[in-house]
Amino acid sequence: MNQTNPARGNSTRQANKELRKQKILAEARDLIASKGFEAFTLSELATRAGVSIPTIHNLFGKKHEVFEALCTEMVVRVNDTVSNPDLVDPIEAAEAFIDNLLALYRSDEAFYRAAFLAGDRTGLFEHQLPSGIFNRSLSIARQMCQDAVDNGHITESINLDWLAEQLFGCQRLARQDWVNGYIDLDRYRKQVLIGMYITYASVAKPALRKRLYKCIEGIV
Amino acid sequence: MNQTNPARGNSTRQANKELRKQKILAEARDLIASKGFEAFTLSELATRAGVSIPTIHNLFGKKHEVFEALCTEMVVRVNDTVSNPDLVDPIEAAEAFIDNLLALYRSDEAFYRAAFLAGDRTGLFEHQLPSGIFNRSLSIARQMCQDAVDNGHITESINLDWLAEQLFGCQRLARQDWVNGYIDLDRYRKQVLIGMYITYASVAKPALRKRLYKCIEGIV
DNA sequence: CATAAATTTTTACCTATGATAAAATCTGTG
DNA sequence: CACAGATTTTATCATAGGTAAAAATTTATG
Repeated sequence: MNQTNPARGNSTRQANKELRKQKILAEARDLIASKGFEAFTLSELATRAGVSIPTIHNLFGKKHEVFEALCTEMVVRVNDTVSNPDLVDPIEAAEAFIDNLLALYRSDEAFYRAAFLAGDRTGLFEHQLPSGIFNRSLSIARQMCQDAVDNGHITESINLDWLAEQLFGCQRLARQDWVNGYIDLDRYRKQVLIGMYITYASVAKPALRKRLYKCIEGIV
Repeated sequence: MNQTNPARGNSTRQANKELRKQKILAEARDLIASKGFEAFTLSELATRAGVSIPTIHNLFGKKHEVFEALCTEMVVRVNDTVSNPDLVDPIEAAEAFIDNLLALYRSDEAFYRAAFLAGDRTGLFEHQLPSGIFNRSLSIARQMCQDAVDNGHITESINLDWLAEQLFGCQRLARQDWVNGYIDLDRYRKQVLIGMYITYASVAKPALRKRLYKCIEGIV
């Protein structure tokens, strides 16, 4: 047998490995959701997952990389959820967008908060990763602006890229406040909507602007 | 001598104690500015300040409280700097406000970044501390809105409290981006100004709105 | 100046965390 | 079942924050 003997029974092993990773990741998800980012330690994770610490290191690498896996999972879910509402009316579009997003967060609030926190703290959302969550959301906002122009609701007095950034900025700030525990999801919604309405109002044609004012007044 | 003998030479001691605290705080300021928040350890601080770790604990308490002292110092300086520009024109007021603030940050950028980071990370700016930096800035924004109304530049179509919050929000978000290292101070300025102009434009009377559009276009 | 009384600093030590190397164990196939 | 290869574990580090008790220093007074 002078041949190299690669990977005897490897496919099964790989499958099992993936299962163990998923098990650990699921526990990590629960742990960070219930105890928070600060209390997330490898030793507790190991205990919960019924493995030892080096096993986690073996499967994921550094602690940092467990967070990465966690955030990746989260980002995938967010990306699957968030999409251009594609409604003719900008007000309806804004509401649909935020309600869609908030429904996801509400489905497992503790987890999403913790995952965003972990991502922020460890610099995972850093810079402008071209394929990141940042740019995807921004491009949706950009599309919403374009739709509003195309449907004759707003003017192009302001560069649409900046308008989109502002629109998206409202959402980012509110999310920060929520992630840091300053506000709850209801307030999140309110804050985002007011911000988006104000932004739209800056370039709205008279009819829309009038409606926006009314909407802002109506939000309690 | 059956009398209790309280505090022999106490005032001198207290004065020296304060000097030592200031010395440690100054080193802490340098350390966090040069190495960043993550690398800020008690052992390095102790070495730099020429004392031992327990000395720091004795003078400040937990590590957390060293941050508090640091942030308090920072907040005091910011509060001394930031004030209502009190200019008739809203555009000039916005510019004066942000340039004033940025001049302070520029004077010791690494320190301010680190102090804000430390404050955020350790929850020092948490909630709505009535006397905190948050509410002071917000009330200045509120006053700027009122001035703009009084001088006939904007309408009251939107509740001024919400408008102020939006104005202040632009600043908060840009600051976050700067603190987290996503943008530099030049971009900070640009981002805040565009945000504030858009916000003003949502309620501006025609003359001001026209000028705001032009300003936004002019920012490179 | 020497002393007493106090505080301040230090030495020594503890616990917890992230991390790793090498030994022991398990796994699936032939 | 026996073996090759991957996986888990045992043992062990290094470093961090934190604390108690001993040692050193400081200060006003006789």
